[in-house]
Amino acid sequence: MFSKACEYGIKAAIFIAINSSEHRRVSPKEISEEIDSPQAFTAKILQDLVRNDIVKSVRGAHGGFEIDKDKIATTKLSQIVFAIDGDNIYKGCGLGLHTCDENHPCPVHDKFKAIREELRDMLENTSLEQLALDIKSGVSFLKI
Amino acid sequence: MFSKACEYGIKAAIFIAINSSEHRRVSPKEISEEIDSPQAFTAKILQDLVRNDIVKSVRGAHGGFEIDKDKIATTKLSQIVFAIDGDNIYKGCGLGLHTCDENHPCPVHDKFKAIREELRDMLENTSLEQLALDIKSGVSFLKI
DNA sequence: TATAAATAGGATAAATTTATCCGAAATTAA
DNA sequence: TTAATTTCGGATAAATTTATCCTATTTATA
Ligand code: FES
Ligand code: FES
Repeated sequence: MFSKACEYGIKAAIFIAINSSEHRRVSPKEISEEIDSPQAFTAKILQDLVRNDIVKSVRGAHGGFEIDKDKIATTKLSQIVFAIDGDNIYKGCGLGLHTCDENHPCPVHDKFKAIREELRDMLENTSLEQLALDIKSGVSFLKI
Repeated sequence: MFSKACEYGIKAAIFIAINSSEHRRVSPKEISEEIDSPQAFTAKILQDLVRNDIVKSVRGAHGGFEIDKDKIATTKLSQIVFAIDGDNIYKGCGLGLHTCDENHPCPVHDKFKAIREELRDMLENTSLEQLALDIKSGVSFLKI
């Protein structure tokens, strides 16, 4: 469904959000350990998220990654997925036709579109904050 | 969402179904032209479908691929997807945890699971026959 | 200002997916 | 039995995704 890069990106963002809410910056090393992902690859993905203004990085001693309090509340999963995987998952044809078009639909268009839109709704209505809260309270987990 | 192999496999199966319903066997060449896919790669995928007893192949002169009439009606999209992409799309964790487990859920488990199950329902309740009919009547298309 | 700590970024490698090529095996028909 | 046609299967290549490594750059602080 999502690429590995996207899975790591989502989990990393959640982990950063948790720590930022407690005023702690975190490093790629700590992040990759806590979300069980390859460190250098995760660092690349973090740079993507920085360029897309989803997380903030602070270079130099005592630096690390963080997310502003208000951004934790307003950032939606959809923004992370879009930054890393693009919009094919929201817009693309399920059977790979060049464009998904009502007027030239593939055989699964109607049924596929319905599911695709639910996925989009879900991603657009799920904030980092919600997800971070569940981790904090021990209801959900970032690895294993 | 689906792999290229799976997209080709689904479209190929639909095209074979259409032709079998008119008692015509088709070759990988004809199939790949009609669904706009690479021929040799499509041939490999057809072999997968043959091994999974989804399509039937007839070797030698006047051979080709076909699907029995009753199978056109009973074969569901889910069987094709499973044969080619496996069951990760139905069972796997959206964030890549080793197993999707109610008792050890990832942050998106509840929301993701709901969509995943709708996708599964859709695939399990969509037959080749339905899809082939829409192509025949010009309502949907296999390429471009 | 020097040093240490940290992210940024380029180059490269490994793994997987996608795609091509060619000969072997099977089947039909002349 | 031979020739023509067609799927089968192995080897290989190209493209993409995933992953690693090393150095440059930035920043805090002693
Ligand atoms: S045309 Fe294929 S999903 Fe819309
Ligand atoms: S644990 Fe992640 S989807 Fe179920």
